[in-house]
Amino acid sequence: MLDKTFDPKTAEPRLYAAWEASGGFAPTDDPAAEPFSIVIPPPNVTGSLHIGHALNNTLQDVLIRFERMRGKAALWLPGTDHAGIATQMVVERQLAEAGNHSRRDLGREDFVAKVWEWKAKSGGTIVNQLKRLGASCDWSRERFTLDEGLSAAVRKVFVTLHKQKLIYRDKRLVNWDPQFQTAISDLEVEPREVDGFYWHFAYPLEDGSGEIVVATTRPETMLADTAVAVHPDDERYKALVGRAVRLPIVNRPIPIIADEYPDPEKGSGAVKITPAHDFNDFMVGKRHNLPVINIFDDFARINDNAPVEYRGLDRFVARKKVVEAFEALGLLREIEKTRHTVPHGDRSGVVVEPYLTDQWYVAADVLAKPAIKAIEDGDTVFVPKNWEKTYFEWMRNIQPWCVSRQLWWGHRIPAWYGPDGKAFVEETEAEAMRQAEEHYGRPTPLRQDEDVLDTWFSSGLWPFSTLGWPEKTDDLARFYPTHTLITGFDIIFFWVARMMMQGIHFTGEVPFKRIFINALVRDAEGKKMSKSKGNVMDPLELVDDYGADALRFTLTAMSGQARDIKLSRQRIEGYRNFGTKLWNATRFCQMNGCARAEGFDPVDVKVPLNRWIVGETARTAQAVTAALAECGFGEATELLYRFIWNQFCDWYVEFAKPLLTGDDETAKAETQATTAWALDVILKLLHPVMPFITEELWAQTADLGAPRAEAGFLMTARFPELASELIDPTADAEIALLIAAITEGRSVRQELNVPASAQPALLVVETSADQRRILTENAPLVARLLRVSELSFVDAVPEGAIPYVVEGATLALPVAEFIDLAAERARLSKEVTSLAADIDRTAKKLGNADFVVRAPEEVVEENRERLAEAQAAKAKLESALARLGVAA
RNA sequence: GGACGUGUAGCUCAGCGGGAGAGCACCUCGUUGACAUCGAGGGGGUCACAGGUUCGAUCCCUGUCACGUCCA
Repeated sequence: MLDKTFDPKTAEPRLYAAWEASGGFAPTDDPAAEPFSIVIPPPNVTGSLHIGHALNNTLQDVLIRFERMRGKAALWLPGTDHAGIATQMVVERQLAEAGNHSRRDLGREDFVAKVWEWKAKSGGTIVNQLKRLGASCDWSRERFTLDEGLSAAVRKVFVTLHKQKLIYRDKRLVNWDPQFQTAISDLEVEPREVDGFYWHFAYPLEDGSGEIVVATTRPETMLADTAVAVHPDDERYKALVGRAVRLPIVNRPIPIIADEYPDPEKGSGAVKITPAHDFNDFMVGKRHNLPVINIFDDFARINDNAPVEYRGLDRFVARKKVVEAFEALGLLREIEKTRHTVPHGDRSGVVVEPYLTDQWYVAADVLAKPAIKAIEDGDTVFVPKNWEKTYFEWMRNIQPWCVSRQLWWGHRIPAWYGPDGKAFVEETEAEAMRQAEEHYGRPTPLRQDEDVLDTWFSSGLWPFSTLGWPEKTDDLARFYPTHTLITGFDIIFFWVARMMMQGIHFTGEVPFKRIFINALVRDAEGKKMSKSKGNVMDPLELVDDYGADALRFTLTAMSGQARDIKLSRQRIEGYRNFGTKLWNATRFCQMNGCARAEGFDPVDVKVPLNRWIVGETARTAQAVTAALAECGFGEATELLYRFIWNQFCDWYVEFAKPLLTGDDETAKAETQATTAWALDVILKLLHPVMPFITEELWAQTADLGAPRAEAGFLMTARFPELASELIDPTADAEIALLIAAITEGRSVRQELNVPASAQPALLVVETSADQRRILTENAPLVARLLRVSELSFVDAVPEGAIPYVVEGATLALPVAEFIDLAAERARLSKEVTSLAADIDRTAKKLGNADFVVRAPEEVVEENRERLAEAQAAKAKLESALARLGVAA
């Protein structure tokens, strides 16, 4: 006998361990099985599971379990990302806390060793957390982006792209993070709106004949100004173009130039030009051949290109000093408050500087072209489709991708430099040495590039590097291209786009056929969860409180596309209750001898009730299968919830009770067998979403009756495929009538406050022959659920009985003694009014010649029926009302 | 400024051309051995607004307003 409730705390770890030990997470090696593969979006090795991961991984697991049960060779390949900056940050912080050396003191080799040490100790956190969710990843294939195999793939890709001239070294402005002293890509820059000032500075004309006022939010950069620009059409300044101002403090003459860039409407219309420290100014500088003067060092402190008194100052200290100097010189014209966007590093949170450095770039525009075409041609589809617009937008305007980082943790760039700075880009140092010897005519010592690659460079190879590429492995042949990628929209650019570009370029095939973009999880107020807001919901805590299945069901149900998910505990609790409901239904079946029958075939079932549930089960199985195949996660959970709770538990089990306890042994046996069959189907259908509780019930019911055709875990059982022939419209109609008769009768009872203990008869007054038969055959059932003593067939509604109309049939409850006549009159009047309104509308519609002519025949017919039915019901209730009037 | 999305019951959301649905919350009733993590019943909505297309619009089109996100 089952316990009263499911205990996730003890069952989940036990079941997961059993699954894992069974080897069932690995794809079947049946060569006939169609491959279905998913690669996990590798979480940062530093990560711990947040609710976004929980959603993303739940959906992947639902899908992979579903396809596995459908008999496919289902591979969910897990792994983690070395996460360059994030990981380096964690270990550096630990070093600082331990109070010893900085990474520079430690030296590169020792520091990297420390990071590996950290990874060995703490890197597995998130993996274990995924297991608590029930993630059925094939852990035997787990990968890490810094694995030797993946590193080889990275080197191969870098070298190949270099030889194809798609990777090159260039000196240009990059986004420089002064905290980490590294370049970062455009995507890693986060614009933040902040309060600031426009300082209006007067620059005196060189000949002393006047001044020109420029406004800036960054006074310190004036130390690197090399021009003042005005718009060529700006009448105010036409005469000044070509002349010069003397840059205060620096005391350097700089030209006044005309360029389209300044907006005459803004400020004074004149702008200072600092090519080394502003992206726009850099372009202006290029157009006018202006000198580029860099005044910062790697820490964004003022360097020796500035006047002595500024050297070594932090940029913000220098800013203050510059403003003070202008004030002292009498050249500060105005300070204007403003709100403006300032670029910040997404990891460091500090203000990022445009900074002139040598970096490695990928010619992303070239790689983007086939990646755009693949989506245009439908080789890969976005679900929901709208996201392709975001993708196109980005891809069609793609900029060169800066891939070098001045970090130590990551894939070291496979470039070696000779004494003259010539670069040898090869997969191994030995090969580089060989090339160098050939080039220089003698063995020459080389120095490897100090930098590492952007983390996304290696994650961009993930779908094929994890399968063994560049080796021609069996896995690669079998599982590439992968089938579905499930990820958040926030990394479409970072990751999805790059996998598309690199995947197509190196394998000639798209990396996945379908990209499902899942929603973003927010708190109950719709706010983005963040630690600083204190509104984070820890998925592990939720698993502790409600069990993994409840959380999974909630996330799956709310995964609605193109929408944010607002998660609340109440909702999770509701789905926990749903699990309990199923648990108890199973318990009921167990108590009532519902055991699998040898050779049971649902098509042979005779009792209408059983035929009905068989049909509903088939309908549900088909609909759930269709939904999951299309990533319709919300739809699938909705179908399951309704079917299991509202059909199976609320009606089927209730209807089955009299049969299960009755004397008709044939009907009883059939009902027991049907129930057991339906329950097995239910467990299978629900398993992808709620794997634990279903697996537990599967095990607990294993010994009930005939052994199952499939031994072993539910996880690897076959997903139901039920034919439409199992649906019997006649049985459906019968049950529908019974349900309506009961529901309406209950409504009458409650509205009129008939005591629950009262057991009147149910009078069947006017019915079709069929309805009469159905009601007769199911009299005990109706009696039980409507709490009436019996069904009796009469010719007219007797005095004091309360009639109600169901599908054209008139039924009545003789409950006059219990009820308040006024309440009954009110009930009937309300009913009549609503029917009258309905009749009015329908009649009007049918009176419209255009409608009758142009609307489809079945819609017109439906309205005719509706009208007739409503008119009949209204007439019956009106006569009841009339009688009531007399009685009163 | 551009792109995308969203405005449906008190709350969270389904539905997306033929009389608006669910869960939660609320009110009433209920200890009939599966389940009170439950059962039964009920109240509650000019489907943001304004036009248009259509026999018919919550659903399609246009515009407006509000909110959100991303990109400049």
